[in-house]
Amino acid sequence: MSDVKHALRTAFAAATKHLGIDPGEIPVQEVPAGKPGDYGTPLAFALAKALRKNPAEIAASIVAAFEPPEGVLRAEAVGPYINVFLDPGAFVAGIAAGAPDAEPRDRKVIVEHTSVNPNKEAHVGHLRNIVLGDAVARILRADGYQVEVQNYIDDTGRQAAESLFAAQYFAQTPPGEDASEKLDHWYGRLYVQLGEAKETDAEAIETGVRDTMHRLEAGELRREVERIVHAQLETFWSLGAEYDLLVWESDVVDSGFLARGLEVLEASPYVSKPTDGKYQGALVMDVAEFIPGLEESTVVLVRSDGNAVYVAKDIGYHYWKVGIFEGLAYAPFADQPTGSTLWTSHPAGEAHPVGQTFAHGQEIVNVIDVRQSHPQTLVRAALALSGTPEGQEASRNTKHLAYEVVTLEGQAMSGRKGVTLAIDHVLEEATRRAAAVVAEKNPDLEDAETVARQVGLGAMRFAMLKSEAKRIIDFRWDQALNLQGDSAPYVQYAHARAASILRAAGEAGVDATAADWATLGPLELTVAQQIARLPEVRAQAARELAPHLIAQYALDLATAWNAYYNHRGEDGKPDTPVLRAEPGLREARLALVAAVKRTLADALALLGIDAPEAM
RNA sequence: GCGCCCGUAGCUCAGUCGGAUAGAGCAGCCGCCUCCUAAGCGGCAGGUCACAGGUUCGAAUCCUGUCGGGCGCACCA
Repeated sequence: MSDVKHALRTAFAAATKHLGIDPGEIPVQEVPAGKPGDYGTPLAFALAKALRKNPAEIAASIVAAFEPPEGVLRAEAVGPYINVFLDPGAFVAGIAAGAPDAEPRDRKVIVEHTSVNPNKEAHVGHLRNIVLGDAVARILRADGYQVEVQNYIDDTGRQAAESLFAAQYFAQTPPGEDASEKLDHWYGRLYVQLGEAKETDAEAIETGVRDTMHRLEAGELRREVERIVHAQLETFWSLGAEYDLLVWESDVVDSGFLARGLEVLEASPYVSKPTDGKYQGALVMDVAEFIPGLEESTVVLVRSDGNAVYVAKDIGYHYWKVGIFEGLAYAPFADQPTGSTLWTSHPAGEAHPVGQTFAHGQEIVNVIDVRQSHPQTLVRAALALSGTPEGQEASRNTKHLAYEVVTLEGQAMSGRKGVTLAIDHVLEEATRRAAAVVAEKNPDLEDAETVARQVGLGAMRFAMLKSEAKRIIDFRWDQALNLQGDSAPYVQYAHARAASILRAAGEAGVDATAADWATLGPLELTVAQQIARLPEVRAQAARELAPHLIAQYALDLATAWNAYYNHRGEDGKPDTPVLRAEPGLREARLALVAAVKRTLADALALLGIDAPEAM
């Protein structure tokens, strides 16, 4: 909510007082193009019933009592709507001064994302998870939260075991650091081959995989899994994602989180160990009160053979995340591209390196695909059943950001069958395509390689973020790597244009200090109104965990700016030059351009997309 | 069978928690660089907002039902 909108709410409320009725929350919105005024409210509709008068009459009487706040010229009743006219100069001057950062919240959010099985290269299905999680983390941080990002490593699962056993089965030696094929790709290939070999040698393979799972649980293969994780991290980093902590499933189990979580749950009246019937010998939880409408509300936590199911581990992990118990130890794992240290849970680590706990999240965001909705609900139910006040609170504050799958040219992807598209390949191709366009459009560009990477990666990230998470994305090369239209390059180009003007202004020695704001008009105002929206859009995106709102906003602002840039007067000639404008007007427009550039860059940054100075 | 999600232009999607003539991009057609980057801009054409009821001054948006599509519901992970 911009300051002006806020001031208008107050002013409308005051102007409504004489009617003797509480209008409640007053909506203030941008006036549609073609209607008189700049901001307006449909407030009169809401009052019409109680006052038993027609809305237009009410609007007129509110207008009569309206005292314009600073920067607002006057109000006018447009039928039942009450619209106000802004002073363009004052408004743009306010925008040029910049928007304040969000208030720090002193509230910690743990965002869990990526969590790719450590047995193969990441593909475009994972790409959506990584980019979505990374964008949400950035947005929450910008909205004032303290954010920590965790990446869960399922190192005791079947998939890791299959890949590691495949090397043994095919008597292959994993490549070293300097090999031409990345280690994660290498294992991914063998993983698929093992799947094929199962058709003829199922029993031997099953025995080998089981044996490997035991070795994984015993920690014997940790070093090799770490090498795979390092290889995967190269991909994640190249996308611009970084993490605070890796949490290994084996460490979660070794730290006793599974056992302690079950202990907590056993005290709950909803958890029992039936001595007869279908669930004899198992530990089960009744979730009927938490998930209404289930035919079968009994969930098994520990099988009658004594083995815990997967969700039980996840429950233990979440009890730790929200601070019901402690116990992980940590060690540094890697230095990340921007210089931050990535930590990992580790059996031989220390409890509180640099005073960090990595737990005690007051809000939990789990970026996991929609097919995991059921187990996620079980985790939330288990938090509520913990019998602790933290658990109750945590259950409410744990959010599952459920995103839909990515299909490949209409086909479901399958890591098992090798029907995938590796992120590394897509990024390479995206950069190649961007480089070709750069070479064509701007052959003299310095740092063409860097720009090509920024544009190619930007296009990829934007393609994953511009629609709602619940929308299925069908990955198609020409759409995902689109460099025009509704895309990151469109926004980046708008930014580069603004940068270009500011660069030329700097060379000409023009700066914004001599601005004559009174020379500005409705064209500048329209752009400035778009700029003013970012803080409220950002707040909404944070509230709803919806990066697509930022992407759509960035497109809107770029469109408004491009339209302004290309605007022509009635004579058909450009009428919005900046540097060629009269002194005073020139400086005022320049200040607007600076605000456009800054805001475009800010919006892109929330999506993890770089804004090149030239392209 | 039960639960969740989706159905808006030929295609891919927005649609400001119920408001003003339903907006973009791609595809099609027509224009715009003696002017700060044409990866751009302007225009034309294209929609019974799946369907039927209901609530409301007002519904793409809320409620109910129907149809169509996707996903989930194991002592799997």
